[in-house]
Amino acid sequence: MADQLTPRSENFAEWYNQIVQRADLADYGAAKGTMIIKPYGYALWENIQAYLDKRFKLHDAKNAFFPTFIPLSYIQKEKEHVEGFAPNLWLVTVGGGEQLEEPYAVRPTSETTINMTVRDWIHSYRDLPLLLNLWNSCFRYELRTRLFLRTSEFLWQEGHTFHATWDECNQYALDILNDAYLDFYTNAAAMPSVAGRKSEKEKFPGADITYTLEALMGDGRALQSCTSHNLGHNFAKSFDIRYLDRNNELQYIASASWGLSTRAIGGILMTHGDDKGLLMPPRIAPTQIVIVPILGKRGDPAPVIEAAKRLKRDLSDYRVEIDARDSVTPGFKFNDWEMRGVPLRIEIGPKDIEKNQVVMARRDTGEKKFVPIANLLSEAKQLLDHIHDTLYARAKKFQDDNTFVVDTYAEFQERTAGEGGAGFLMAHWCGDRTCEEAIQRETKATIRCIPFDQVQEIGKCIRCGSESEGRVVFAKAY
RNA sequence: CGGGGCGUAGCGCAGUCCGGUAGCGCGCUUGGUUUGGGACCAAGAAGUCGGAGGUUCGAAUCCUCUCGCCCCGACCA
Repeated sequence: MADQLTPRSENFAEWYNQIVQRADLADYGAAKGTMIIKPYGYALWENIQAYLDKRFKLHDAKNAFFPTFIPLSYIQKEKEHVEGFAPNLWLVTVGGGEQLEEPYAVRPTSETTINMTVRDWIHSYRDLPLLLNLWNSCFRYELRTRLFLRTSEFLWQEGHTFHATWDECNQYALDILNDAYLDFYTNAAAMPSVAGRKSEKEKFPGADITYTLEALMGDGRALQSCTSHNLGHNFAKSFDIRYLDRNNELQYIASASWGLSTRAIGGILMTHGDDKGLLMPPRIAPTQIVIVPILGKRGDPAPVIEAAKRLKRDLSDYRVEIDARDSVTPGFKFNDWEMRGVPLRIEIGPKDIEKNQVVMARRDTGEKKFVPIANLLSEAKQLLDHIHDTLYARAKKFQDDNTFVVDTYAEFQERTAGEGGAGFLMAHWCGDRTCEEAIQRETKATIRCIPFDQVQEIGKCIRCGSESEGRVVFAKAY
């Protein structure tokens, strides 16, 4: 009997650490805070990439690559930006054994180097919009790390787009949030979220507006699942990026940046996993279907393996794996693949071959049924779709059940007391930063976002009692 | 950066108090019996005890220094 996984309810953090390593998603790198993404974890990332890349391209963004090393002086050009990233910056001070004249920052994000470059690419309104996206890694010094959620180097995409007007820029930032990120989380990752904008305190350093999707994890903590920033004219002014408009007048461009990181993987794990292990959302699961051949008593294994291979061929629309290991029993394989979160399992043994059928088992409900081989493909498609829908509905119900309307600070403090997450707390806030900071200090909860679907209602700020026009989403966050 | 914990075989650990030639479980290899929900038997392979210095006839164990990682808090995607 293999070691049992720590139950989620008992110790969520421990459950998470165990599952990431046991399912062979990732491991710790040699340098502190770094992460080795193993093939199974990387396959998930590749599926995420493929889904998003297609959506970015539908919005005409083009992929490019920019250098990892950024002259420190670039980083220092935008005031809020440098202040925001200073604590997390890695610096390269030696090259080839020689002290460098000017240290290089190892990119914490590429706004500065992109802006320094595209100022030479943009001269006319005819050069706009300029829509770039980078798939790369970035580096932020971290003291306290967790695989996928916070590491010193992580993978992500960073989109950088340049527009003629603030409004067009803003619309693009919103389009990416909705048509790429929200679409991905809803239709691929089966993760519900709350869309909105960040408070002044929480927004990206150097942005006019930061848009976000906030998801609720299984322990009641919120996870910022992606961000899309309208940087307005801030970087244009710091980097002097101007173009001649139709009236032959110089105008500052407006820019946006938008990103989603391997943190999304952490979100997927923490949203869908259970005490048996992971539960991969079917559309991006590295392995969507696993076939476990059952080798009968003293029988010849060859016909069963052959039958399994035929099934795999018939299911070529999907990512299918045959587990033909002869060193472990079928029971072990069932538990193993359930731990790895493969959404659909097919069992085939001698008895099934006689009857022209297979057994299909759902990872989400545990339900098993016999399926005639004639219906294999249609049944698999239907089940995978159902699993996706079930995962989404389950997570949505969890989010709804853990969203609380809070009207008094006493209740707010009660709900945020203790170690665990507090769910989403819908509370009135006056809009003042000092109140926001006091609430964080006193309860560890932060404003996750001001939701787009905020209901206009007059109320009193949860902390100071001043007038408020609507509720915002508070939570303890990752 | 503060507090705590841990470095002994691939993984998880015991051994450290009280010094005496390195041990257990899992995994791995080989052979055999098994196989529809975490199989069993037998035989094997595998460790500079995180590193450096010291004490000692003798150090995983005692002393000094050091390095690393994990967990918990403040900051962040």
